[in-house]
Amino acid sequence: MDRAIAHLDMDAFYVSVELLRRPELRGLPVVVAGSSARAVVTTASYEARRFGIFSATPAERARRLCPDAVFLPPDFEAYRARSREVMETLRTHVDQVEVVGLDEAYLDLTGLGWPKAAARRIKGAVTARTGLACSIGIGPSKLVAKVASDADKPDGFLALTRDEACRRFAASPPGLLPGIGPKTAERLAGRGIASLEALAATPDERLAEWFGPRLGVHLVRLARFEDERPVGGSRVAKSESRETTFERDLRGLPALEPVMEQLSDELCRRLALQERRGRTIGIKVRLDDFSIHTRARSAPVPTNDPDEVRRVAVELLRGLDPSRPVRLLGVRVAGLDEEPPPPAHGVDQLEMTF
DNA sequence: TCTGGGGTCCTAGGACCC
DNA sequence: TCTGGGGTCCTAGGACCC
Repeated sequence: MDRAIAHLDMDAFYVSVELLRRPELRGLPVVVAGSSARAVVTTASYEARRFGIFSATPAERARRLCPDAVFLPPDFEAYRARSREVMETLRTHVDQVEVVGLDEAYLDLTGLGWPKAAARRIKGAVTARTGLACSIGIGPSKLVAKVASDADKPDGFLALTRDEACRRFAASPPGLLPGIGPKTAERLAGRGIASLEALAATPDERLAEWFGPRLGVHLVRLARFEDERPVGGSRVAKSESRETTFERDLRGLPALEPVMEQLSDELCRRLALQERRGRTIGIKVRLDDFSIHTRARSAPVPTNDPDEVRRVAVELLRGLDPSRPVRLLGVRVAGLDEEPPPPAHGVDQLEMTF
């Protein structure tokens, strides 16, 4: 039996949360972005998008594109609070909810009898509870559901079979699909593959030749909207990190080391709050040419001790000793030990062991 | 004035073990 | 001397997602 999967995506989520408390801004170009020189836009209202402002547009560029736009600083506490309301609402309607970030979730509606009617009810319930609009896509897989929700927003509702998805997006560029980013899209274009139709029709062997056996086969399956991934439950983070981009590039270890120590302290504070520890301590350095360099070291015993993390992070940084100006510094603790939060459901626990 | 921050997964090569 | 074959763990880089 075919599955019935829904993907719910909140419309312009951060901006929409801001508009709840600033209703007078409704209908105006509104942008949520940090204020630093190198900040980027996190969310733009649909009015602002008409000026060419989207997520990840540099904030300075956004100001030039639309000087009259209202710029608001991000308030993640508020977004997290609203997100919790959204996800609670979903869970009152559906057992199997996979949360993806603050503003997205997959729902497994298989076996509900009338999945579309259920999805309609859920959409209404989310808006009634939060005052926020969302878009829902429905399909036999996460892939179809996701693409459908993207295709019909804002305030969208679109159900597609796999065949319908293939036909509807036949002429769309491969980059439409989640999992095909700019690099892969460019490589495909270089081979003359500019549409999903063309990609779906490319023999497996050819793609395996170009992209390797795994990625090659994966790409064709995506283009045919074939996807068996289950709707997962709640996920526990495997690593945690803290990073910062400087207003102006920094040069030399004496300037960098204190920053690394502070980032380590902040990271350890967060880990300690969750009672989590990790075995692998890593650093990340982005240079002025945008190249990224990482170093990592694993220890036998997991830690979240600030002295230990600072010591290792600074040692790794000294080993790197970047000669070019540094744009970003980051520290990471990975290989986190098991379960911080109180045990959720028995089912989740069982899944974790696989 | 280009290009944030927090994550995940994959690959490839080397070390090491049996 | 001309040299296996797995399996696992680790590191570094890269692509991608929200």
